[in-house]
Amino acid sequence: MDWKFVLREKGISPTFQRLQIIAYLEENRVHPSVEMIYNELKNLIPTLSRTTVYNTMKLFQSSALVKPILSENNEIHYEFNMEPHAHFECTECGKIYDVFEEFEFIKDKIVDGHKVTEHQISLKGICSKCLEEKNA
Amino acid sequence: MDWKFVLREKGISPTFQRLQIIAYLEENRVHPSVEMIYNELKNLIPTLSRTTVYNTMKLFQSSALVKPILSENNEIHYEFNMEPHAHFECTECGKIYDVFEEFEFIKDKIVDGHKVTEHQISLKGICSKCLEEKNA
DNA sequence: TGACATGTTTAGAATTATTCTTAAATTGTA
DNA sequence: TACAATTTAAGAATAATTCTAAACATGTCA
Repeated sequence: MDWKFVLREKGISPTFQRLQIIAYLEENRVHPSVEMIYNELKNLIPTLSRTTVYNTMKLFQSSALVKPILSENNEIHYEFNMEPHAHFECTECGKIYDVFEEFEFIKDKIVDGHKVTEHQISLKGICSKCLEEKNA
Repeated sequence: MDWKFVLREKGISPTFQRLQIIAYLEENRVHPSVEMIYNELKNLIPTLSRTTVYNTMKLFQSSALVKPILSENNEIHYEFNMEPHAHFECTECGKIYDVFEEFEFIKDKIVDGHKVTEHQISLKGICSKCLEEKNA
């Protein structure tokens, strides 16, 4: 994937740090927190500062490259966002899965007089793995 | 509403502070942050401490009396939530509205092998007020 | 290319948010 | 009312986030 091009398209200058962060997000769809991103990448970029990660995530968020989501214990994690899709968070193990199944989407609808331009669906429950373990 | 009874039902002892907080949440559906709740109620309960608000919200959250939601600037706000319903956050004025219109709900469905027990839908766009102002 | 202007990163300080701690107060129960 | 258990309060401690200013990098244009 040509992240340089993607960032330029969004008017974001493609610095080394930003490129590493976006590549990390794309390759590891684990919905990391700022701290997780910082810890993973400081091996690769020893001078990396937390501030840069904060700034970058804010920048990416305002360009809709990422979306913040709340984890079970109210921590902010980021997903690398492309398609409109839902999340499934397991109440047993805490893992957050992407769900690509399409639901009744409502983009551009008018709801209670408000014009919808974005939407997000969050699901919670027990994931397939934990279900298996319970039944074992 | 008999909040004493509601709290007792959930196994939460109905202290003065908790009753005031739940009453505040129910009367003012503004999706407040901890800070907002603290500031609103310290007039009523001059000795109120932030810790109590934090503890209470955590307690209410684990009893599903409230749900945390992320505001536009990634702050944690709480909604007094009972019914499954959606949110609409205006990207112009930042207000968060409740939307009670029913969508295709998926409770207890199996999605990608995961068993869904809770769900939440978040909408964003331009609210009716801001739409009016734009057209004016 | 070289020098400038602009934008970005860094590191640590500052601030803000959240949790922890412990003593005092409150609550439920008998 | 008295007792045990729970809850609250206040501030200290910690964690998360933002701010600041200096150094660095990048793109532009002569």
